[in-house]
Amino acid sequence: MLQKRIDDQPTISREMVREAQEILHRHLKRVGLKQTAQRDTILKTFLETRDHLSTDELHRLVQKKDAGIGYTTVYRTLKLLAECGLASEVAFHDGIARYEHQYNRRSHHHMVCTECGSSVEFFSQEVGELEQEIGRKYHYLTTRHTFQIYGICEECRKKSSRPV
Amino acid sequence: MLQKRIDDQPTISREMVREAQEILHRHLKRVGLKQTAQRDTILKTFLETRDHLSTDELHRLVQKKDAGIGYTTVYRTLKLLAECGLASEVAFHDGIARYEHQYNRRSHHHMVCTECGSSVEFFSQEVGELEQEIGRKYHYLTTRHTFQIYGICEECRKKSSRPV
DNA sequence: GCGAAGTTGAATTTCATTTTCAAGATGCAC
DNA sequence: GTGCATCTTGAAAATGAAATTCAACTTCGC
Repeated sequence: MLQKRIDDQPTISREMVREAQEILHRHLKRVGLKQTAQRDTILKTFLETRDHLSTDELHRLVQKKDAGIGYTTVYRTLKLLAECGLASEVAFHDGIARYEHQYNRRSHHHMVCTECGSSVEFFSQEVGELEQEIGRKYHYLTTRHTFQIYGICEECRKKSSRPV
Repeated sequence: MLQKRIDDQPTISREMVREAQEILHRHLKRVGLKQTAQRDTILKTFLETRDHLSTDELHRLVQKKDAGIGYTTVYRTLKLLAECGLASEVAFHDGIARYEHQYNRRSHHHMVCTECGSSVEFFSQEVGELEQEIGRKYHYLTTRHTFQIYGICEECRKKSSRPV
């Protein structure tokens, strides 16, 4: 039988946070920047979610841990995390930049509901293969891709069929 | 032998412009709006390109035909065109909204060079099939998708291998 | 042609993002 | 541990694309 989990921490273990911090610290050193408590707090908070967070949303979460950390620092730290591969920007089409963690995650894609803004993630091996194939064909050195499907989720379809 | 083309008009025939205008006019009538010379000029100018135009770029082109047409009108007309399916928004990741025509075009995708911003279009049947498949799986009514590949084009790779 | 309703475009507002700057940390050299 | 150059921080300001406002103008159904 599996060992019972005794903590309620969401989605990520202490071990993983430590590893991610090491990645960040190595990156900071490499580009001549310094490690700070703020950056660590922001990284930790970021890792503890699985949502697609805007800077503003992450800032709100971070403030629960340390009310002194400003929006600007969260903004800048997200850029840093993106630089060292721990986060990546993901654009739904609503005019707000969002980030998600990339640490230990397979490449995945999103399906977004254009009514309520909710999203589900899905995996598709084929899409990665397509990236390679198309890149070869047009002589691009490909680095990444985005694939989003837009539609209306079951929930919202139910709502609109029995209007208030 | 093919008949020699005697005009220099790019990419689209008078016939197609007329058809597109009819689509727009029908849409305007349906939602209770009016047709104007400005809207027709903007549509025509838009159709005469095959690029991915920002509002600003299209505004510049429109001004060559009628210097009195303002940015705001171009902006609003692009939204109208998107509403009636003649244009669709396409977001490269540079913070600027772009539109491309959708009239008589198969669903297609983009590969964008992150160095110089140039892009190529490609077609892939499989991606459309994936949209259907994933939609069924998660009970979404899918409407559209975006698929972009980012990388570095051959041109830019050459440049960076022999730096100035 | 009349008049209600929509349109136009300059100017303004909005709002997420990005930059600035002065005060405060950090970390390497000693 | 101390000094000091350099980086960081966060409030505030700047930026810039997108969206809205408004008074003058146009369209279109009658």
